[in-house]
Amino acid sequence: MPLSSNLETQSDHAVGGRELELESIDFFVRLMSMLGMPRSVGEIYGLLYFSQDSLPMDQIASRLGISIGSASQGLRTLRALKAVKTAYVAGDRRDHYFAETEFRRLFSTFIKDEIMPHLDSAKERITRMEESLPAGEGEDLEFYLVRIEKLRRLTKASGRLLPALAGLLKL
Amino acid sequence: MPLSSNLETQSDHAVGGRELELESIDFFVRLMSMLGMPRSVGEIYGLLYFSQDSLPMDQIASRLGISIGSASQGLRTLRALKAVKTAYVAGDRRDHYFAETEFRRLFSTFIKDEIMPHLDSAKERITRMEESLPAGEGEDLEFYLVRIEKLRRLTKASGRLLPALAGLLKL
DNA sequence: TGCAAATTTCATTTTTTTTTGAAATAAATG
DNA sequence: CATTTATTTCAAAAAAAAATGAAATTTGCA
Repeated sequence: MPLSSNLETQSDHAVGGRELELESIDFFVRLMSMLGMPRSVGEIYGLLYFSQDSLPMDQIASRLGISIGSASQGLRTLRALKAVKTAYVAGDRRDHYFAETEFRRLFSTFIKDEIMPHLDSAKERITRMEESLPAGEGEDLEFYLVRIEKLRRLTKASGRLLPALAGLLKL
Repeated sequence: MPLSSNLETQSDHAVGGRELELESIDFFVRLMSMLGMPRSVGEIYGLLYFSQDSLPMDQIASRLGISIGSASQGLRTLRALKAVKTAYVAGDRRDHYFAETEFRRLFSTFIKDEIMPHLDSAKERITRMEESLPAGEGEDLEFYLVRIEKLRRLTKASGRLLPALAGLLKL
């Protein structure tokens, strides 16, 4: 049954309110873009979030009107974030995707993968700052030391707060 | 004394380690870009962060090698974030800028101005979702209601956590 | 194994964002 | 108040990010 067209897709199973779906896509496009994710990633997640059955990539692409290239990349991103999972569907060799809806886990992965690495390199950069302090100049030195210390405190605090944040998310 | 050139600028007062300055710019360009701010905004803040004396716009632009248009826009953004302030300098009609270094205040403004409005509109969108629930379909209804409720919890939790976050930042 | 379906990759195109630079505006000085 | 200096604004250019689509690769099936 390779005749899977848009039309068939739409009548496949409970098309649970196209309007709802559009609102969902809108919602997650904005949320994801706040997290610096491209539009397509938000679209895909938004579509899956209110989908009762899991969907194969080609259906995701055609329902959203995006290319399979975008769909592939978007799904890769979402998989990396653990924001989607795959389900096996009998008699279909395609991967079927569904949304992981536990936001707590989702944000925790995001923080670990997208934020913490930056924090680590920030620490290195601060160390380099201290090394490049203008030698001598005793008078001004204090000023620079204080500012550097502030940066160090900022990165320390962020490193502790951000991971804790996901835990606090009692959803 | 209108002869304010690059050269004069650099020898004006303690050029406290060009290297340090570059590291600082690098640091804040990355940090700001994580917050979705353009490069120029990070550059300006990074320059001011380790500057002992406040700087007029044209000097900021020429030191960074950016246009005065960029400098003007970047400073507007930073002013809106309360990340820079202006100081009067005797006998100079130009505004002189310096960095606000209390990150707690800075993030608090950022959250209030850049995040909370999105959260507000998210709430409206959730309400619209409920209104566009596919009527009837009792069986599936439960599914949609649960997902909508999750979104509501997410926005509620974010609305409480994010403002608290800046407060927790004991720097 | 060989084939066809599914997916990934990536050079190119499109779209979006940022920067520039010059004109318009505003502000201060003589 | 005319002029010079400083700043803002905004259309156009440049740069960056994302999407496309077709070729390459992978995968499962006969």
